[in-house]
Amino acid sequence: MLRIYNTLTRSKDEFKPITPGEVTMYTCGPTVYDYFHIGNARSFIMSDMIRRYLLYSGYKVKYVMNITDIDDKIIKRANEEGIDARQVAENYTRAFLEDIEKIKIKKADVYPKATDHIHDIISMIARLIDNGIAYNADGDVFYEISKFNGYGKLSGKNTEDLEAGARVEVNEIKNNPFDFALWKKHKEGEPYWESPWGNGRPGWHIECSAMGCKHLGETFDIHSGGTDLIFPHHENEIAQSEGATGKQFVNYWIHFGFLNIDNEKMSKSLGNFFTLRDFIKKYDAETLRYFYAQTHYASPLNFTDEALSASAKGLERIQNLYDKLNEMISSGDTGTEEPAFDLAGYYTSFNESMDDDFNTPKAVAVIFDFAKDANRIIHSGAKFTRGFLESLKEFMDKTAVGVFEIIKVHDAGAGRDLADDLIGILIKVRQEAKISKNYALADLIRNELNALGVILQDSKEKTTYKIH
RNA sequence: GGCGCUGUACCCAAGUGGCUUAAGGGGAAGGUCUGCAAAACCUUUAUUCGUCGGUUCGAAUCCGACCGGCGCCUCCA
Repeated sequence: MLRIYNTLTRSKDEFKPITPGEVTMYTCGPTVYDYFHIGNARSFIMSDMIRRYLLYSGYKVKYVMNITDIDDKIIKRANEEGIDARQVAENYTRAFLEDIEKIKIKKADVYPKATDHIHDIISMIARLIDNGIAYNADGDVFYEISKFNGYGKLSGKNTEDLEAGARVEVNEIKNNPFDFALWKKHKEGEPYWESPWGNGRPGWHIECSAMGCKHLGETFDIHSGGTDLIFPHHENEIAQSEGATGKQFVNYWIHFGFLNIDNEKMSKSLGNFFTLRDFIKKYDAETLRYFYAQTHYASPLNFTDEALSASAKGLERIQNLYDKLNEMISSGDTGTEEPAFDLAGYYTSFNESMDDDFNTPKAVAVIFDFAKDANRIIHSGAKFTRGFLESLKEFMDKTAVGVFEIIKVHDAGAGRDLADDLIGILIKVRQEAKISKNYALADLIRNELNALGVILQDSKEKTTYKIH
């Protein structure tokens, strides 16, 4: 039984999808005004792992990730660069899609863009006005929070608290300083669309409400995003959607903890701001995914070089086992042994860990326990049946690859190339050297290859290699 | 000021009342294997969970106080 910590109820709730066997899930994607950073990457990756686990569990998942392509920051960026806002959005949307592919995030079923949904946004605003909870103030349309009595239910805030700590600038045209913009009146130099209230553009929060309702229905199962979006963004999404439809908007709200760099908040002014593009020059996608999987999604996470290196090192153990299994299977190095191995137990532990609010650190630990157990058997020298080896590989394919995608799957059918043949010759020469006890030559070959990133590993029968 | 999170070994990090006299990874030390390495495996590395009290037959887990760290309340994943 899957249980999910739900921000809305502040408790771990049993997960019951609206339609049995199917899940509708929406996750806040980027505002495309810049390359995204490793903090954003955490949200995207953890959302991806949650989706993959739901798929692994047998659910049919409809996964929507929005792209906010019209917003103050995009306009600002466009003005800075002296180009069209549309162009800024297009450039960074393309970069975004490239980047998430690099970090092995499964493609969403839909990537709705705000600018493709202006019509839906306008309809929703019109509905809110009809319902008497939004007002047109001379071309700007605001949401009147006092008209929605559920306002604050997600973030646990109430209007009085907000006013007590008010740091929101007072805007004379609003009825209440906390009313927020649904539609912004056109200003010179900004993109605009026609609407019943005059030319303008959507406010920040409305596109998620409109697109979520459009693509997933007026009530859907899961909505995820960074913890900083709880207020005001998600609070406002609820107010808008429920104000318009009168139905519960989302059943389960999932929020991801923040990422710090060396214990400090990542910010451009501190100079500790890393885009994903910077990151993947130094580490690979699997390391990042594994690093994130090692901490529960809701906890704050401190990002340090030391921690990343430790993750890269630890991950090798899992990758080595996977490679070893592949090699044993493809080389036909099999026999008749069928050792006792509690594979079902590992599946159970893995499932139970993930069912407990997606406890990825615990699930990762299960994979390590499995690896230790499997390695112990594999290295015992016996010859195992192909079926047994394949069952071990299958476990890794389903968990480490299918759910986490933290190990690399090399093309099984990849042909040998010239480098492979040359390395093969060197290994043969080295083998001869070892037989004649010319260890100086044997070590020379190994060291030289090592310097090229080719790691030789001797075993009793043969020498294998991997290219780093 | 309001709301919320958090403090577990040298580092990262699960565990939130008895299954745990605290998982897993990194690091360190010793060992097996090896010509030597590498890989892999074995052993060791927190009688203790920020501090002090309390509740309980029993607490890292619940309660209180105190000392730290952090987030949101303003654009932010």
